Amino acid sequence: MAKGPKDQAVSERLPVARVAVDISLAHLDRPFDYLVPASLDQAAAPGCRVRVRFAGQLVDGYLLDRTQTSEHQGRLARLERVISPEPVLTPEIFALARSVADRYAGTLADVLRLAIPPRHATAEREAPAPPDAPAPPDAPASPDAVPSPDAVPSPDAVPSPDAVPSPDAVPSPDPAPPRPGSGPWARYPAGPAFLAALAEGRPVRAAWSALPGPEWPAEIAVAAATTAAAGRGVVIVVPDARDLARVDAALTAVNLGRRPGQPGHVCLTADLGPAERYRRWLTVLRGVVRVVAGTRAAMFAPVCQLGLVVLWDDGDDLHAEPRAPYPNAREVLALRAHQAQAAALIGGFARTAELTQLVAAGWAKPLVGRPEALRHLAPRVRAAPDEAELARDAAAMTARLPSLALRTARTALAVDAGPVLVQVPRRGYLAAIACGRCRAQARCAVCGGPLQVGGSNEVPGCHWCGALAADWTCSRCGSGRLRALVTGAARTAEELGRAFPGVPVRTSGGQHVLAEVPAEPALVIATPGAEPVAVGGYAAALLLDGWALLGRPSLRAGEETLRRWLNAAALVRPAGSVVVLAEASLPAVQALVRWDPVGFSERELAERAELGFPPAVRMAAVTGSSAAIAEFVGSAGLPDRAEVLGPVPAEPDGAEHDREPRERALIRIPRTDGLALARALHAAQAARSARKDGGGPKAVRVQLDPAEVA
DNA sequence: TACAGAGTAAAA
DNA sequence: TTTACTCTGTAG
Repeated sequence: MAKGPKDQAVSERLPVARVAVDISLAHLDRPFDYLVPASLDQAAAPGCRVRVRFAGQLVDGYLLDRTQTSEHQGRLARLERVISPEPVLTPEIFALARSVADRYAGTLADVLRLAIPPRHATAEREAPAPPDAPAPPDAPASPDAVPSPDAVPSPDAVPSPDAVPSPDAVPSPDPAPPRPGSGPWARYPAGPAFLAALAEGRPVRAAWSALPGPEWPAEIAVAAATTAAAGRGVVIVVPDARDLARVDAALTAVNLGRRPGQPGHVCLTADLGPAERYRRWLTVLRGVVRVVAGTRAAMFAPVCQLGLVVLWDDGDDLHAEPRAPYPNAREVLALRAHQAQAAALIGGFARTAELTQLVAAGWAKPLVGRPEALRHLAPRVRAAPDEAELARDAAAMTARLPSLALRTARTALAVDAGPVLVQVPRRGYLAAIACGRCRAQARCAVCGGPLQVGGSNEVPGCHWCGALAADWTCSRCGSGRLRALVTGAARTAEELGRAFPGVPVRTSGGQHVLAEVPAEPALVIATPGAEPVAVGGYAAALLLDGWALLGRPSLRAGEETLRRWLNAAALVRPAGSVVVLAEASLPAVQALVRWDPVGFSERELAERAELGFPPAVRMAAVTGSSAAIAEFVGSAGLPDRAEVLGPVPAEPDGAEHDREPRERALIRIPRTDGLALARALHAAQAARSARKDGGGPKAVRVQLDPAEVA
């Protein structure tokens, strides 16, 4: 009898392996049992990557658990091989990924693809071992970093960081572990108490309204250092690489009780390349490093004994994952903090309605600056209402840039001798065009989409369907003349430069983003999110994009506009000047003038509650062909309190315009029934995928908490 | 009407 | 890749 893997002996000890296969079909989103061949007994540890035969195919999967017996009635197949004994799926991350999948009506496989980077064999071989192996006597051991094959933790068990008695949790051996004082946190009434809670390992959760200025990375670093000094791990998530560089520098500056030759923290970004990315990720998994800072994907970093999660600027749309099941970093980190009993520090200069919702629900407490500190630090903001209209007009911009704005810039450059930040609309908004006579927005004759100029084309084209509008005439007044509705950044730079001859003009945005500008007088033209930091702060800022932002037909237009304004204004030095070109009576303008993001957000949330909009309610979007939506929604068995809105034609987003017309239905439900809704939608997906009408024209996309809802 | 062999769908 | 089930053509 030849012994192929087929009939080789099965492991005597815990012969059954529960495996999550890496297939993102809803009806296969559950564990499957396999037999462990005796030869793989050692390697087949919970959390490791395996390869199994599934429906004839060899597929990748994760070994969740080892058990004595199986519930499965039929015959069990065997593990084909263990790809690596590295236990990459920890119980904590498994539980988190499962919750995220459930929350977003997605599959575990999809979430794990976001959470666990692809393996890189060389990196795995070379990465440093956990600190307890070569045992420098003073190395803090991390008993939970590498589960021994004997300990078979149930993946369902909620990991409790304190369950593991850590023998050396007492002293950090270094003579002077950084004993951070309150430092910048002294500027917040609740700051010292917040740090004290971190030091004691209590799961405090703060909705943070950062004081304007450049201190926020240092504040994050102090919170991280305090947590690390208490022997717990930290996850810090920021929107982009520039913010990460700032946090990285601040973490380096606080020197997180590191031992010689070992970093106290590690940065995780998407652009590291597979090897480096996996190498750094492994140092986290193995407990070598306990403080992680990174962009979105770092929210899943397998930090040991998590004590604190930090999310900076939670309203930034970069925190929304564009891949299924479209989780948002705020929701994931909140969930994670909750499950791990870790503290949370979420916020920024602005305040999102979602975070205000978390405060209203009692989940988080506000952490705001002292009023006198705010008064001292906030810039003086003035609105230039009657001149807003002028900003629409490129010609007027040249000739008569609003006098208040010009005067402010002139004073800042000449008297204060500092740089002036000019925030202009992003490229996306730049190119909308209007009738040259009556100013009606120019629309496509074919599909009604907005026309735009730009790219290589001199001829305007449709933003939706791409049709060129060479012989356009205005449908309202019949004029054939077009004009730019918005002035682009380059154009603004040129024109402002002319208004201030001799003053250097720097631009930041698109491909060329500046991180920092020197303290000398200069005009710094930037699009929202690309504003450089100025050494010593800007002397003034001109916010020219207000009407373009506020005019968007979006539920979040006001909140998003205020967020971008605050982020720009926070870069201005204390008592510097800000001029915003917008109607002074608008709530967003008021909130900027008074630097009151919390009040604005509370009103915003109240309004949305009244209108039945998120986050006061939970929404799901179902997108697909008309027939597919009808079938899907009809058969989904939605919870009683679910309310279906639409479907209405979905705006074609770029590449999808040549397919069957797609529609979108929204499903609204009270927040308390959110999980039930997700469950029903997931079940409906399962029914569909089991019938195999998955990918084709009958496909529907389910998205919970869609970003744009109106 | 019964049954072999091909074809097809599942999914441990 | 394997298995179990369905379909279909042909013999009885």
